Amino acid sequence: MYQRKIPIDYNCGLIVAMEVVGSKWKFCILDEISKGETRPRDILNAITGITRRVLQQQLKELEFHGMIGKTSYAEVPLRVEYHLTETGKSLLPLISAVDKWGLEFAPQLKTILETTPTS
Amino acid sequence: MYQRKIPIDYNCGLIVAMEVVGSKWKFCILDEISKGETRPRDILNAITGITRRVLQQQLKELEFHGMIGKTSYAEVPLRVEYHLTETGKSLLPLISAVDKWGLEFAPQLKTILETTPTS
DNA sequence: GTCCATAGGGATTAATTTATCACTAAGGGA
DNA sequence: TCCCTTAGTGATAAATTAATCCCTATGGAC
Repeated sequence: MYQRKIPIDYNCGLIVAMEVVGSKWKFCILDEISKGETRPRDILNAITGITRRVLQQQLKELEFHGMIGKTSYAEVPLRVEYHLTETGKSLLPLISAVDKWGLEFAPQLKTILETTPTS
Repeated sequence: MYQRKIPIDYNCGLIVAMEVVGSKWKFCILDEISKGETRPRDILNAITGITRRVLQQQLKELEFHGMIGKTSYAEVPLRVEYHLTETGKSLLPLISAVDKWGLEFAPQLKTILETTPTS
């Protein structure tokens, strides 16, 4: 996972939340799982840009933090399915709110970034 | 600011939002400004752990992204005040929701991290 | 002149997160 | 046997974010 060198301030909800969900892909991953993409392969195909390795890592962390659960089937090819835990489900309203905000802000951000040559 | 090498996917609201707000301190900073801490010095004192340099950088980025505005007064010592823009204000509901979630999850996270020796 | 406080920035390094590439394992099919 | 799929991991490099340290500027107080 990575051994933190700087401790977490448990009294700041914002920091705690960031610890669990503040990475490039986790919101997307949880979103896809909630939409029914339960197998790693499917999630991988659903999210453009993510790599297999990173997906694997993030799934592991999400499981470690108790956001998702995992079921393995002794089939061939191997089948594994992930599902949201109750805690994970409690994130869904947040995720959709963030997504909505981001979509509304996207054109504005695009303008800002494009009209600024080298920042 | 930093010249991105990997482009942003403007069609994913989650990624767009993360670009603007997904850093260790930005939520905290916006939160403090909304609570009335308008001067950098005050924000610095209000947030435990942040350094002056990083606060300066984050304020700059938030301003660049249009989340906050800035007013300088020709006084001595120098006085500068930041305020939320309309776009910035539209983030407040999100921030309080994330904060609330984080606070509820904090004890659970603490348990997880403490009962796992070296992950 | 020296020190205070405030705000801002440059240069550099440390910390952290993502990406690349190359493995392993299991069993089916050509 | 060789290749296919799926899932998972180790080692390492690259990208990105945050932290450290030091410098500038302003004008008042001592």
